[in-house]
Amino acid sequence: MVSPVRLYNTLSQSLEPLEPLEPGHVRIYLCGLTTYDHAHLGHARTNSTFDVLVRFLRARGLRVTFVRNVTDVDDKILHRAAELCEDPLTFSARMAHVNDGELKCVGCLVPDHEPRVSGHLDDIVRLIEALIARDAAYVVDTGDVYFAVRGFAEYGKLSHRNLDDLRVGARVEADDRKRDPLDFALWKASGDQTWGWPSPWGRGRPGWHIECSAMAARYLGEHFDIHGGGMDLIFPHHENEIAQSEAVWGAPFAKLWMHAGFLNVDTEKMSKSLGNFVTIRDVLATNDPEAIRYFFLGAHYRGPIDFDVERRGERVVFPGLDEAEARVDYLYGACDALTRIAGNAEPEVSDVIPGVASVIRNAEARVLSALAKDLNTPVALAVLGDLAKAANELALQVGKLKKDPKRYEGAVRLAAAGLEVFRRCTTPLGLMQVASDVYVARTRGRRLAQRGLDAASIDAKVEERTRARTQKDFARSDAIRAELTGLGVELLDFGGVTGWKIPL
RNA sequence: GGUGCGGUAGCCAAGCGGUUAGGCACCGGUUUGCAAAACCGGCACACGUGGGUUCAAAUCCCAUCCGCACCUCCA
Repeated sequence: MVSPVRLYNTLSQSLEPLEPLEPGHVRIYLCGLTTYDHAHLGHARTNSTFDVLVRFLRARGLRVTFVRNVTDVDDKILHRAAELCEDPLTFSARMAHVNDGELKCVGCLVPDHEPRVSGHLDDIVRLIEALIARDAAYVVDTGDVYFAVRGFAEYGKLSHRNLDDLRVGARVEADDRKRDPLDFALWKASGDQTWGWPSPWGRGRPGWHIECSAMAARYLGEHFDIHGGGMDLIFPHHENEIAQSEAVWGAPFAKLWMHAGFLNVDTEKMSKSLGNFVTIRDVLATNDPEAIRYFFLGAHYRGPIDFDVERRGERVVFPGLDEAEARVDYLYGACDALTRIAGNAEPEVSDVIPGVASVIRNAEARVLSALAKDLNTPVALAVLGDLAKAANELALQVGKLKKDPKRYEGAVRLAAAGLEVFRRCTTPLGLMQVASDVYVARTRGRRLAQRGLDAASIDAKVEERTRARTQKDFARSDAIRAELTGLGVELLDFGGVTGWKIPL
């Protein structure tokens, strides 16, 4: 029997069993990016977290509707577009496309819906009208519309603060148009000259928070299962979403609120304002996208992750990513070993090598049960490590079984079964989604380029060494290896064949 | 001032009341012409500090120190 899925709910500050409102169908809304710049690793972490959630739930056999919005209307976009002398919507559409590619690159599935603010002005305006009609919001003479925070008794229930606490340390600017300093804009008047849309209150743009309520309701309904984002969205963004949504629809908005922890650099949060952010794109010059994902999954999603940046002379290296990438190398290597053994054999968990068979038999259940415990990805990765070790063990033993055809056949089928289990274990994690030769080719290409090496000249050296070895000229052979080692190339002698790789 | 998150062996990181996950590094071994890779074994009987509860605490309670974040836009 499978264990229930338990997830941490920011609202209740405790683990809760996932009980979809519609049995068998989980509806998830994730706050996506504001499209004015490249996605940084913090975005990658949050998105990877929710990607694992979606993949995992699907692997459990649940139907998932996953919505991730695109904030394509925002002041930052307006300013950036102005700098670039580009139309703001054209600019944000372009950046949305870039960001999509960046997230896809780190293994995130394309959401079922990616609604944009610019395509949902009607929904937004209608929602604001409904809020005004209920006296939950008010229009000021400049044409702005504010949500009246005091009218929503439960304001603060997500971030666990109350209005008075907020006021004491609040750095909110005095604004006499607002009834309460914490009231937030639903609609911002933009004047005739600047970017905006017509509305009953004049030309303007929606405030940041209202879009999510409108778009979540459009694609998931006014009440749905899981709403997520980074921890920095708890207040005020998600708090405000709850206020405006529940004020108008009168029922709980999202049932479960999940928040991913920060990615820190030198223990400080990676953020645009601190200027310490590293984009996904930056990292791709030195590391494989799978390394990024593996790196994130190595820690629980709610805790902080420290991202190290080290300068070695001219080069910038990311030690955490290097370590992760070495592990990904190891996993692909183990898979590759299985592939070579398995051929087209029918998968079967044969007990020819009991220790190996037992790891293969239990791996998937172990991964799924780890993920069921509030997405315990570190434990899931440990299972992957066990699986890889078992695969290598199998590769080591299989040769010895050759003289016993029946047992050899069993080992071959076990390898095929191992491959299948590998796939079942890595799919919910979004890891190892390409064939190992694809991975090896792309990492090798990148590492060669990084070191200014080319494969042909390495192959030539290797051939020369092989000739020396056949003539038992070990002094020459070792000299060549030392030379290559100095360049960062590692030689691997398998019987008479010599391969090479460039380790991290 | 308020509200959260975190402090686990050299490093990263699970565990959150009772059989010490895992990884990196390091040290032996198998293997190899020598290496590498792979495998086997050793690795640390660690849990910020001080009290308390309990037969039993890294895990619960109280106090306290340190780091970070949020309360303005931020994933």
